[in-house]
Amino acid sequence: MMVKEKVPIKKIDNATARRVTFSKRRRGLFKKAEELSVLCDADVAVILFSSNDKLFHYSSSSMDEVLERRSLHSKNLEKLNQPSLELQLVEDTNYANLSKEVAERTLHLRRLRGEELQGLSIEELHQLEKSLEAGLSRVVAKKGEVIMNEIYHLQEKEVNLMGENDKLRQELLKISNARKQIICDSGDDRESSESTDICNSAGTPQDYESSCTSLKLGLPNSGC
Amino acid sequence: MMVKEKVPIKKIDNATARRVTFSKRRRGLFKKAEELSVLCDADVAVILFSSNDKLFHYSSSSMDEVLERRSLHSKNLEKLNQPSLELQLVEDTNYANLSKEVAERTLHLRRLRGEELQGLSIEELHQLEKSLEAGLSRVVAKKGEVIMNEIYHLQEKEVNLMGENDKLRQELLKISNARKQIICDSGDDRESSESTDICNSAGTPQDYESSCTSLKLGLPNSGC
DNA sequence: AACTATTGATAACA
DNA sequence: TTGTTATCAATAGTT
Repeated sequence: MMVKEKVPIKKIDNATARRVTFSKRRRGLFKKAEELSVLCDADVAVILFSSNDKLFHYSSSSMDEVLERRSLHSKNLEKLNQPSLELQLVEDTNYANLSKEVAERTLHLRRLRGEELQGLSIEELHQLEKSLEAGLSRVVAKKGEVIMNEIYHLQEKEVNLMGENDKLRQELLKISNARKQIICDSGDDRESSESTDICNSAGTPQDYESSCTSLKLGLPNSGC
Repeated sequence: MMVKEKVPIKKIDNATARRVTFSKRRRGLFKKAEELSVLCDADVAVILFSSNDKLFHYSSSSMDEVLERRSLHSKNLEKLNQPSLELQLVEDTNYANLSKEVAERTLHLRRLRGEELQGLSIEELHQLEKSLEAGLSRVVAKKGEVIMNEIYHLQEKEVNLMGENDKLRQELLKISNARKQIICDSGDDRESSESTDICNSAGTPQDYESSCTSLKLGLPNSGC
C-alpha cells in the first residue's frame, strides 16, 4: 500500500503499472511546472509523449508563444529554416520556368496567327511561312480524309436504307395483291384498282434516295 | 529551517527568495521530468524562462526531435500552418493552372503543325485550316513588306554608291588630266595616254552596280 | 550551498 | 480509472 523502499529509477517492466505511473507522474510534473510558473513568475512549457506515442503538454502561457521565444533564443533557427528556404527556391524556379514556357508558346502561337511579327528577319518569317504551309497542308489532308470517311459512311447508310425500302415496298405490294385477290374472289374489280395506286405514289426509288443523301452531306456537288 | 506551514502558490515577492526558489524548483522539475522519461519510457521536453527572460530547458532526447513530433501530432498544426497551407494551396493552384496553360498551348501548337489531329471534327479541322490560312497570309504579307523594305534600302545604297563612284571617277579624271597637262608641258604625249586608261578599266558603272545588288539580295529575279 | 522540518508526491494496493 | 495511505522526495526557511 505504501512505498516500501526507494524506487529505482529504471523502466517499469509491468505495462499496466507503467501506464499508471505515467499518468500520476505526468499530473505531478504539470503541477510542479504550474507552481514554478506562479511562484517565480516564469514561463514554462512541458511536452511529453507516452511510450504509446500519445502527446501531452502543459504550458503556463501559450505553447506557441513559449516555442517562439525559444526559437528566438536558440540558434537552431538556422537549421530549421534552411531546408524550407531551399524548397521555396526550388518551387520558385519551377514556377518561373513554367511561366517562361507559357510566354514562349503564347508568342509562338501569336506569330503563327500573323501577330507580333515586327522585328523578325526575312529568314525567320520564311521559316514561319514554311511551318504554316506544312501545317496547313497536313490539316487540309486530314480534313479531306475525315470528309471522305464521312461520305463513305453516309453512302453505306444510303445502300442499307435503299435495301430496306425495297423490302418494305415489296411487302406492301404483296399485301395489296393479296387484298386484290380477296376482292376479286368476293366482289367488284373497280374498287380494288384504286387502293393499289397508293403503293407507287412516292415516285421512282432512285430519284428519291439520291436527293436525300445530297441534303444530308450539305455538299453542293457530291459525286455519289 | 523547515516548512512551517503550507506555502501559498502565488508569486514570491522577495526577488532573492524568488530566484532561489526558481533555481531549486527548476532542478526538481527537470529531475521529475527525467524520472518520468526513464520510468515510463516517455519522451519529455521542458522549456522555461525565468522572470529575467533567461532560457532553461531539459529534454530526454533531442529538443528538436520532440518539437518536431509535437508539430506532427498537435492540432495547432492547423493554426500554425493554416495561412501557410492556404498559401501553398494558392501556389499549387497557380502552378496547376500554369501547367494546364502550357499543355493547352503545346497541343494547339502541335495541331497547327498538323499533328495530333485524330478525333477532331470536320468543323474543328475547318477552323484550324482557316486559322492557318489567315496566319499564313499575314506572315506572307509581312514577309513581302520586309523584303520590299530591304530592297528599298539596298536601292538607296546603290544610288549613293553610284554617286560616290561618279565623284571618285571624276576626281581621278581630274588628276589624270592634270598630270597629262604637266607631262604635255614638260614631256612626250604617248606616255601619258597609257596611264589614263586605268581609270576606265572597271567597265560601265551601271553594269557593275546592278550585278552587285542582285548578289547581296540573293533573289534570282530582283526587279531593280 | 547545506541542513532539516514539514509538506508534497506517489507506489502499492483496493 | 480513482482513492487511500505509508513512505519517500522535494523544498522553504534557515545557517
